[in-house]
Amino acid sequence: MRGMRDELYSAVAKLVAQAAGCAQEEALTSLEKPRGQFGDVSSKIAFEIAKREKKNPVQIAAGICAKIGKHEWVEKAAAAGPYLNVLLSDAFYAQLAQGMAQEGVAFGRGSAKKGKVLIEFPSVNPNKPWHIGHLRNALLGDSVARMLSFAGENVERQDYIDDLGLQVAQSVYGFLEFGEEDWKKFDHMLGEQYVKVAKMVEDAEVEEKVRALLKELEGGKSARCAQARHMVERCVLAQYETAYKFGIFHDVLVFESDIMREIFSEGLALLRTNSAIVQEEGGKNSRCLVAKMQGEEFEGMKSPDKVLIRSDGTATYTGKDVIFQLWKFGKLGSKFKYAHFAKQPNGKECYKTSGEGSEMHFGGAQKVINVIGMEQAYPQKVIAEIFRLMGFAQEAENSVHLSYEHVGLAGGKFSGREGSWKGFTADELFEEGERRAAEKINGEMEGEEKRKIAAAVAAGAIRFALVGVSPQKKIVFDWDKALSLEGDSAPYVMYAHARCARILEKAKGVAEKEWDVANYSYNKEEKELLKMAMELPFVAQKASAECQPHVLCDYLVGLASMLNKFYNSSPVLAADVPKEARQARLQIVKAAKIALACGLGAIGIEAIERM
RNA sequence: GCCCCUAUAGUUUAACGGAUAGAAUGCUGGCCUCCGAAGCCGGUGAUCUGCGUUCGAAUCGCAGUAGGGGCGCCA
Repeated sequence: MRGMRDELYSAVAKLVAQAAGCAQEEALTSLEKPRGQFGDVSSKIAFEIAKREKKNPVQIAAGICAKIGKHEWVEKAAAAGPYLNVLLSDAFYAQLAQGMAQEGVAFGRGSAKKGKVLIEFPSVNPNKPWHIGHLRNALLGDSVARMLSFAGENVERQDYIDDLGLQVAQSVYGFLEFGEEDWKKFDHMLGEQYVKVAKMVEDAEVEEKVRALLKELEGGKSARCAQARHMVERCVLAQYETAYKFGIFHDVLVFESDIMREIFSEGLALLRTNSAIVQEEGGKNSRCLVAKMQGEEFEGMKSPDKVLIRSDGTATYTGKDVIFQLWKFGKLGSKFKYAHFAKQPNGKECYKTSGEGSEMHFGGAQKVINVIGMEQAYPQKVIAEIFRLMGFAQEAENSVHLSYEHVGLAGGKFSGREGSWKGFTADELFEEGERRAAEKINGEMEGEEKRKIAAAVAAGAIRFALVGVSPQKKIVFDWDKALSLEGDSAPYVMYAHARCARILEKAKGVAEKEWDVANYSYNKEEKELLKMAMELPFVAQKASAECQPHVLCDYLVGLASMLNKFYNSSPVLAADVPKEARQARLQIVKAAKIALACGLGAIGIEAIERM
């Protein structure tokens, strides 16, 4: 779909190219949406030409301006210093409004792309409830996945479940010891038990038992293995109940135990064929399989070599990760078997790797995005580097570490062991959000409708608070900021959307075909709103290409702000509004509503009709 | 020792090397006999320091300062 923005820009580029005597390509890249009140489209082509011909850009701009040809969309062109500013005509806005009001849910969507993008998140240990920090990862992953889908990519959402780690072994030990305790949710119960066990393992005797249990779990054969797997799956199901409240979904879970059973040995054999991956026979990494990192970036490090297989024959995280990444890119012949895991509220089935089941289409992607904390930058880099050493340069290039900073508490960090997550779980945050939203909801609403709206507002507000800022910024958790219902927030955008919905609802008497008006003279707010709405496809494309949901959030706040300004300055249904203005404005409201709804949908915030 | 991230109004933040650094919040003064005030309009107030590159720097380079993280056979 080619939006009006593209059409406009290429039309203007043509005019500029003809007037300036340059390539249309160059004219197009010189165009931008100016910030302030400098016209509607501006070109900085004069700078380029001035550089090339060593002349004064101001004069060049004036010269180009004088030669700009006529176009029905262009009201006039004006030179402001070295800039060339184009003002758009009412004819353009009329066509824009008409075109946009006819758009549907697909407005701004990219055309279907070939290949597959795999995104993994949030890979939380299956022995505790998600806290706010986990939620940032999950919402970032989900938002990026949605943006990529919106941009036309074929996206596969994976979650990696570490069912063989020391943490999980401790939890299994605790669960077998304490049994099923009385808690509202299974993950919360395990989290509590884990805090207890973490204290108990300070006793050497208990620690010994946990070690033995871990070894047993890795063996994968005993009855306790099945019990452990069952506990882990129940925990993930409980965690996902939380995820669903926030609109976070997955396609497939990959369990570490299945990685070890199904693909590990083939992956290891493949690694061993590479000359940079060596079996050390002396030195501090004696008897380990080591990836020898070389190149400038690794110079000066205390120890650039990365152990993949320990001297006792077990694999390190990085070792497993490289092999898993090989599988993600379809480099291994070994296949997982899959079974049903859960039916999600979005209607989609979520699968899991399993000892029993059937082969499916998962994996084998052209691009892999791993949503992992900043602190793991080095091991992620090592994985990409090993890919390069193996001759998978393209795959190394397409291995994206989508890194983010953690959410902290004013007093310090979250610790599963110490239980500092208590009081800050995703569930508690959501409940508090619902409570605050419900307080503000329009008095006419009751019961189920009210509950649904409060949930949508809470989920939107929290998502916005966690993905609305650059992932590289640390967040110090604050209840009021995370649950803000006004200003820079999802509810602000949702409110603008609900306003549009109400206007259109009340205007049902006016048939849509009457909205088109000839020779209407658009006011400033109407123009600004339409221009901004037109930008959605462009912004969504940019945000998804850069994996930056905050770019889209920022845009949506701007668009909502324009709608509110328009709303305040340009009444639609008031008695004294001339018929023609009412019709034109209804069309604008429809256009704005579509852009708001599509933009919100692209990052996973529900565009509700009332609130 | 080496590497990575961060530094913008009191606070939280945005800004493909481009025009007057944009918002939010706070404080402050206005706007509902209402198309929804979860809103709108006005006032207040910011690029860590120095040097450089450039017609032009919050943005790029170098050198600092401050905070965080990493360079484990840990997880």
